[in-house]
Amino acid sequence: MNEPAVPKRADARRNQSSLLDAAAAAFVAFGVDAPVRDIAVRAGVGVGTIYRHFPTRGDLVVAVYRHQVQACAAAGPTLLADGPTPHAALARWIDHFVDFLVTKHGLAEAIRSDEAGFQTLHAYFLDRLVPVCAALLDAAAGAGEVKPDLDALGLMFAVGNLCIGASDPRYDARAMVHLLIDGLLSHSERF
Amino acid sequence: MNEPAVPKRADARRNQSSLLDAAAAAFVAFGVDAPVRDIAVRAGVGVGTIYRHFPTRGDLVVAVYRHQVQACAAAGPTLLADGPTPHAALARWIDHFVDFLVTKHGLAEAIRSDEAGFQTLHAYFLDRLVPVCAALLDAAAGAGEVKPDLDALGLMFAVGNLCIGASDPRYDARAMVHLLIDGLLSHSERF
DNA sequence: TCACCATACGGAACTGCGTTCCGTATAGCA
DNA sequence: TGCTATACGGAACGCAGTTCCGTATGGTGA
Repeated sequence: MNEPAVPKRADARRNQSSLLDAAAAAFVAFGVDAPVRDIAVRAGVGVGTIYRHFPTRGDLVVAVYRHQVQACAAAGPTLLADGPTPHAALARWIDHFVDFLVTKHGLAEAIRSDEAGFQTLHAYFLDRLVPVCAALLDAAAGAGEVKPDLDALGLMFAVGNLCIGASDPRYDARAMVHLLIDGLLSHSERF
Repeated sequence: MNEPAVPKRADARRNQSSLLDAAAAAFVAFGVDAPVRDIAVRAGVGVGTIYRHFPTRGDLVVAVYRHQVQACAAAGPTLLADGPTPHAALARWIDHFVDFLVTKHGLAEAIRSDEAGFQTLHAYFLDRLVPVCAALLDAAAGAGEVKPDLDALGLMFAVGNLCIGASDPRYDARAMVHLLIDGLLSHSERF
């Protein structure tokens, strides 16, 4: 965002970069719960260095996935403009989000965790994605496609929750999210 | 289930009972993640005694909630017999299940946790409740009310997931479960 | 009533993790 | 080249789950 008044030392910048790479690799291998020491070893730094650059686990996870979250947020308006209907756009956008979550082992769990270390992560996802979801939901409600008074925050929570445990072969998170999205349709409320 | 050939010693029986009471109280106060030492102190026993009676956390949680899970399982056939339609019975039964989960702080999280200590708990819930859910789902599908080929196991996973984080006032787990149940209705698939 | 021992107990000790702290190293600059 | 703000490494700490073993005792047969 904003350049620091005093630029960081070269070794600090190098280490931050190594840490992001190492963390990304560790997250793929062990999920976002990868032990801090493992990440430090992969990056060739001490654990203290991780905490200096990323005060909480959440900060590290946010840094690793920042680009993908931003891309997901950006996809919302695009889909709304291109989609045949707002509800279809919403469904596709949710699909994007679900794909993102289920391919990052443990991320869905981490987002919903109330452990102190993950609060930054939780807040970041909400800040970036809830407004996008709200816009899609508003458009769909305006078109009369979905029930009125649906809450974007709650829907994001719900979708995130449904992605928990997606690595279990007995559980099809995408299918369950589709059922939920079907449940948003306004005609369902007749029953 | 089956009486042990050699009956347990009186102090062992007393301690087991104290532990169940203490665990129940601790679960109410701190959720099912209540520290083992806290439970031991409440029960006036050493931690070793907990592990002798309940080899894993899951065993302890199952023991505490066994009656309520059985009651929930028993409610399925009753609701099906009494309900106006199978789908209505299913919805009510799911409501029972959701009420159970959201009033037990941390239980929904624990069920889905893949930590070793909770596998017994996970398996117990599945063994008891999936068949009940499957019966309700079959009845509803047979009546043409819901989409065919819905998976009871997946649905139970999904409902359990949706109950995670229910203590957050911004999140209405019951409402989200209702949306999901609406999404089961067969007419939704026209869209 | 007593002595024996299988059963059960208590809690110290061990493990593994996140997190903090501080003595040491060094990049950048004068 | 020397100085110092900045950054580093990893030992140490706190906490929770789990294991282990020396000690205590309930139940039983003499």
